[in-house]
Amino acid sequence: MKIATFNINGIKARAEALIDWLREAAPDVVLLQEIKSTDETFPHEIFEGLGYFIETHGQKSFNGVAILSKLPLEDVERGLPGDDSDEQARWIEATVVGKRALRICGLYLPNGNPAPGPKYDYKLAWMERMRARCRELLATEEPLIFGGDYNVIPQDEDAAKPEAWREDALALPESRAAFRRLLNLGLYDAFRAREPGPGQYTFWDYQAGAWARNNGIRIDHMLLSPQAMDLLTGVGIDKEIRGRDKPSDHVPLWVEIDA
DNA sequence: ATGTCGAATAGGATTCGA
Repeated sequence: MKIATFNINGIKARAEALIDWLREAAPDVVLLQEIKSTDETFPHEIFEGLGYFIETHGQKSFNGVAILSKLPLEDVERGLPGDDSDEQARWIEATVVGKRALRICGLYLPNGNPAPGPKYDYKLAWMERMRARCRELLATEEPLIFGGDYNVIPQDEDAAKPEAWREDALALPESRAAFRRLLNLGLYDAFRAREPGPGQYTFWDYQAGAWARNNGIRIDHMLLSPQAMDLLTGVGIDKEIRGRDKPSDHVPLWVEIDA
């Protein structure tokens, strides 16, 4: 089963590019971030026509996550537990049953800039809530996948110009420590486990010719539970689509799971 | 000196968020 994550930066602006990529890459499950639409305005028909079931957790203008799946999505949960006052749509979970059941969580972790400040406080608090949810799910000892835009550059080798990110919420020591705390629960950065070494990016800013200069960062991640890692057979970043017309600033990251 | 983009509001340029 091929499971991908892709921050599309607006479903309306990206529908055509997304359709092209879905046809080529043929993922079984896709975690989408920044749909920037409500559940009502998401263009369900287009993707149903391509053979996907769809579950969304949207909001107007900003954020919003969704799951597309060729297999039925069961036990869908929307929103990250732990703060009833949080109105930002950044978390969705569902179970997909292939050869065996996988619990799949799609997430759009807060950017956090400018740091310090309230947005950075929200990011760190959100990461702590995510940790609590990960811990709960890990107790099930089932295969789990936490995929999405983490807005965290885990290590210097995950940026072309690490010095440019020193004061940025994506790379500050507290952000990296919070990401490490997720790993320390017993989760694995599936891409990094299979592809050690620098120069592997999932995001290139629209500004300052970042793509042309390969000034990228690796901020989209798939964290897997031990039981999911046992089933991992491949990983990849579909970098090439960043060079197409009207691209997102992110590209898809995928894992292949024997499930 | 963000060399940019998407969405909302408003009915075109501006603001926000990234």
